Amino acid sequence: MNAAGLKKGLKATGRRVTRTRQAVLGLLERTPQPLSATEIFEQLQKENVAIDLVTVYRTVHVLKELGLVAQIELHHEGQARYEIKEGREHHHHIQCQMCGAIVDLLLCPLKKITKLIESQTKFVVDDHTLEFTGLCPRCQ
Amino acid sequence: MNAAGLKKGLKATGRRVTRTRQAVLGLLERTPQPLSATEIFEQLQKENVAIDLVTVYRTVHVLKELGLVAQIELHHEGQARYEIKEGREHHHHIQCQMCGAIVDLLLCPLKKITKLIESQTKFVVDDHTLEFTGLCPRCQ
DNA sequence: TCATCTATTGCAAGTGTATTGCAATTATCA
DNA sequence: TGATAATTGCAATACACTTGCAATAGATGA
Ligand SMILES: [Mn+2]
Ligand SMILES: [Mn+2]
Ligand SMILES: [Zn+2]
Ligand SMILES: [Zn+2]
Repeated sequence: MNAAGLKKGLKATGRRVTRTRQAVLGLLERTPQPLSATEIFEQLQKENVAIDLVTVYRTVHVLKELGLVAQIELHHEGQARYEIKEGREHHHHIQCQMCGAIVDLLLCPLKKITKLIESQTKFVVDDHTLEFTGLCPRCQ
Repeated sequence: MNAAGLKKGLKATGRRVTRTRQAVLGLLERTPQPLSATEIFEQLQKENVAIDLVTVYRTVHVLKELGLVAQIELHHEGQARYEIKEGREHHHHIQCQMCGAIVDLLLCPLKKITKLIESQTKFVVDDHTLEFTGLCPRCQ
């Protein structure tokens, strides 16, 4: 686990290194797909880590602030998901409408387009979301 | 108002042409930016059109099914928005993080990329979301 | 035009995700 | 180890959206 990064980030912001923060970060690190708060809660329960769902929400919030975790909002899911940023490039996702499978897309085609949008709209672009839905090979 | 399209679509699916459906469609047609269910509700109240918020939700659902209205999910807004499809190309949006202003982007750069994603992932892509956030000229 | 049928509506209640208040707990450090 | 303050769990709350059901109102045809 990236315990060093966690500890450093927490210390730097006057926060404490706790079992639950380590447990949530550890779970996200060993899970390849992005997890919702409820899924984090349920998985940790299975692993006999005592944690409240409220604490999961507060923990992912902190991990996001420290830049260790990214929050993902998939099309029509009605819940946020979280995944580790450490060692992974900025990327997007495709989700199967049938089975819900989520696959990473290892490209982001938007860098050039962002410049174009800035010149067209006079906005300063800060962020973007780009998510696809479709049918995975098994569900076609 | 596209009363003809509405009537035709409703008849074709065994539904009825009602005051509220006409009122919601009419409001969306004369509003340039996408509206949330609550905004539709509040605006119609102002115009002395009696309608319940529940009915707004049910109505936008029907208008979506008829293909007359598009549902938009902006980054971190926590609510859906609706806009007329009639006479408008498929497009995306940019929203100002400060004042909430929403501006249409009159391009969709994803047609070629979709092919690439399909060949990379073996998914059949059905849909995508692409939304930007930033600061509008007034809020910079 | 009117009666009948049934889709639609309004109201109340319910869902699901996420947030907040507060007292109890626990990490940190002298 | 004890003092301090951050963190946690629990209960309550917020908010978008949905559902059940009886009342209302379009559509149809006599
Ligand atoms: Mn990912
Ligand atoms: Mn638009
Ligand atoms: Zn990107
Ligand atoms: Zn597009």
